[in-house]
Amino acid sequence: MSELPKTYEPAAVEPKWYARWEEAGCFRADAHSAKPAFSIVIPPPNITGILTLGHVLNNTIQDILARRARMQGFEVLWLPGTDHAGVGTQTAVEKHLRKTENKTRHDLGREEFLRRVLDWQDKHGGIIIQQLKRLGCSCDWSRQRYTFDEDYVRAVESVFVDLYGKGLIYRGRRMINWDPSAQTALSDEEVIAKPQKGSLYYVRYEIVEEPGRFLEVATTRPETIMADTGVAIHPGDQRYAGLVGKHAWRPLAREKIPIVADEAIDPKFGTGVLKVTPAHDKIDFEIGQRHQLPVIDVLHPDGKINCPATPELDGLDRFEARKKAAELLQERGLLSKTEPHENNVGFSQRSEVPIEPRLSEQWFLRYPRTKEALDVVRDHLIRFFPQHWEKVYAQWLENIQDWCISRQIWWGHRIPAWYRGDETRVQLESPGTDWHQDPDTLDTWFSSWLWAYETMDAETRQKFYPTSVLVTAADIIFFWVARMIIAGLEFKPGKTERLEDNIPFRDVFLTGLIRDKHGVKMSKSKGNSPDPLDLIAKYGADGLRFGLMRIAPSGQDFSFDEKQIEEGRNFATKLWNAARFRQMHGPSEAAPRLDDHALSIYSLEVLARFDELLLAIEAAFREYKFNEVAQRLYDFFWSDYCDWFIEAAKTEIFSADEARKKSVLAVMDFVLSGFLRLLHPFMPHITEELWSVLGLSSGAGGSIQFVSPPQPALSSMDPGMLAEARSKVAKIYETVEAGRNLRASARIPSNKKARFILRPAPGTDAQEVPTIARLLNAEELCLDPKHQAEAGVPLAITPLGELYLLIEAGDQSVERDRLDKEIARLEGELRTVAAKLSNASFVDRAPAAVVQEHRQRKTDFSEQLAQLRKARAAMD
RNA sequence: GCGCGAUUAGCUCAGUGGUAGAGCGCUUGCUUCACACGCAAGAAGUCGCAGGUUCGAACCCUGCAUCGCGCACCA
Repeated sequence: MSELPKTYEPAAVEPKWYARWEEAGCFRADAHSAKPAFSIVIPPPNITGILTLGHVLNNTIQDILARRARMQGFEVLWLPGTDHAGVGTQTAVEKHLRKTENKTRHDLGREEFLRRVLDWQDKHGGIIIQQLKRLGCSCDWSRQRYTFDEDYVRAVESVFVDLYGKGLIYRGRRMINWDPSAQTALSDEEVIAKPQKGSLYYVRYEIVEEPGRFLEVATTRPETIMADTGVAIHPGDQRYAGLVGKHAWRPLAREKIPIVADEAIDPKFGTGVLKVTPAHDKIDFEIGQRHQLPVIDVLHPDGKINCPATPELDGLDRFEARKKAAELLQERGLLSKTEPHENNVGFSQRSEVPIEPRLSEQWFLRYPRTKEALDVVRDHLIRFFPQHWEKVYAQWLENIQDWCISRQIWWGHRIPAWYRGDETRVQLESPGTDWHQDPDTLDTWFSSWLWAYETMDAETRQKFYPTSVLVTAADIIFFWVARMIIAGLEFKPGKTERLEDNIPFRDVFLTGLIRDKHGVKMSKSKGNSPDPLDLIAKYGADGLRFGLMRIAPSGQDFSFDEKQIEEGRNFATKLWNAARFRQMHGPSEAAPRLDDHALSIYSLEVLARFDELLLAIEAAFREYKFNEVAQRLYDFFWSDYCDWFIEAAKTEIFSADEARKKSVLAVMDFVLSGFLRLLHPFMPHITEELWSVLGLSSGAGGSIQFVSPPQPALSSMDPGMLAEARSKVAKIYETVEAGRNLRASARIPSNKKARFILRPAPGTDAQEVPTIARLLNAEELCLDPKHQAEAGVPLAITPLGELYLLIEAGDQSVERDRLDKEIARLEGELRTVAAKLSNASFVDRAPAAVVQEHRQRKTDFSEQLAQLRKARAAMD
């Protein structure tokens, strides 16, 4: 056993252990194991991404669950992998191309561009995997998968063919969300509504049949007037009675357009007149359909105006065109007014530009199994943590729309559809040389939704599917969680046909988002996210993990503060030093034996608290309350174990009584051994290091990773005896705190020993005096039943009796003030409790135990008060 | 408009019916033989507001306010 260095050095220790674990194959899952299965699939990070704090949160939680399950004797599969991230990766490469070569993907052509994406992937791919390893993630890397693995690609395509065959996938010309920046269609989920301050333009449309009479239309988009193919009013709107069937002059690209009546018009908005622009608005499109209005598209795919008939606007960007159109109308006297107006505009989640509703030929999926997907969550075959997400999930499923799955980007899974003239075939292989494949690719999520099972071969699936739990951020509940559930129910990868064998996971733990100090959501683009690797360098992976776990409330958003990570590091140091202290007093026992009858009351106390800890964290784990588990571990170790138990135990550790010393060291080892095991899932490296250095492993050189969790120590102890011991300890600790308070009030410096006299209450055990004296840092603690204190000697009324602090007689005003304050406090307490007891309703209706407790407190307060008043009176 | 969260000490968060908690920060004292990334003591809170239920409410109910999120609407 080597002696521990004075401070813990994570930078050296952590990589050492990770390498050993990997070498020893500790993380490998065996599909043939007889142990019960526990499995998690990682939410695959982007192949070219880098680690964010969000990943740290997410993956630390998964690692905790995986490591805990290993210790509990499960065969654990934590299946890692990466996602090709279609739009994200393509955008990154395009940006790079523009910067370095000033070229677009179209300049290169599809084939060359994809080659460049692969170059990019080779250069940046896998960085995040290394970073996850540095964090300590115990994934089975031998099973690492990628959404672009050959057989995964095949599976995605096969699913497309299958769903097409079932009539669930279809191709159609419909209104979709168009991203003019990425120049692709998007799903509804990829569009984020943001309120925008803009203007409402009141434009005058002259009535063809009644020259000189105008209809006023309120619009936010004057740049699309050229695409108007009608003007609509509500059928019941008296202001415009008689106009239906007549025509209006379109004020730009002047043309006659019909005036129609439609129920969809809100007479209260603007002037109650709507310009119908079927090509550029979903509602307008529907109105146009109802009235057989033509569709005129005046936008290029990149968002520039396509309208040679209005040369002033043609070729302008849509936002410039908006201003220009307003000017043109103004010049022609057709703009009566402009009002400020705030409305919601849909933005592309990825490129952060306003999307354009656009009529386009795309592939769609009619979601199958939506009712079953609702049922499995409502009936808790799948449980959400926190539970309230069930409602959000249900709301989405109940209003579900068909999913636009085709994308006009190049980096992604090709759509297995083939065309020849008017013919279409959907199949994996090309039907022949004269057929050409659909140029589009699939939405990235159309591959991710198979992740829970398509990452597993048949054997693995047999053992590990459905997975035990999914850990992910709540913002992809629709994108990914819901769709995976639907995929599981539709494709039935399970052992049997039963629902519970086919759902992709049993529990879903949804983490909150990490915000910065100012409450702003962290993101790479905002630059408010610290680099986790920097944090690991400063505080160690264990410090980062523990610090984050301790502050991240279950499923709630929370603010990040580096201070909290520092605390994680400090905790590691505390643990290190406690172990170091233990090591100074001889080698530890791998299997420490506790002799119930020889245990000191302090030992019983710490063991009892340890047993309570076991129960508390067990309960917290069941609810995925990682912050509570972490906090309990922290409090137990720092306060119960170090501050109280070790300090009290020093009496015996430094005593000449070998038997008692041995007993207390065994308790130290017992608790330390159990505690390291409890902590291991949170702080895997330092616990493994200490486990090894202290020699706590019973097997030769065994890792802590597969050791069973600790069991309660005192389960066979007589409860009465235990309660008595604990009551003694409680009194002693309370007395110690009172004595320390006396010291501080009397301004005795911490490095000065103090002298105390205790006039003991009946039953006070003289045997405990040395320990009490030690905890008080007292030179002397005298037990004197007949002690008569001089007036003005600092006094505390404790459960063990009257405690006097002996100091040189000096200025008594400090003590007088202290006594006055204490007396006032007690009087207040006494009044409160007395008032409560004089309330007949309380005495009659409150539980007897509560009333009894109040009576006891009243008695205690009265007695203490009497003694303090006496001491105070003696000073006058 | 509908729904979901949150609101407790300067900050970050615990606390689900019976004496308001932790860490950080602050004040005071300390390099005491594990640890100054530490030890000890202390100050600091009308528990968002208003009603209600209850002997008793931070906690349960109702309403409101503020912040955040989702859905719908948005000419």
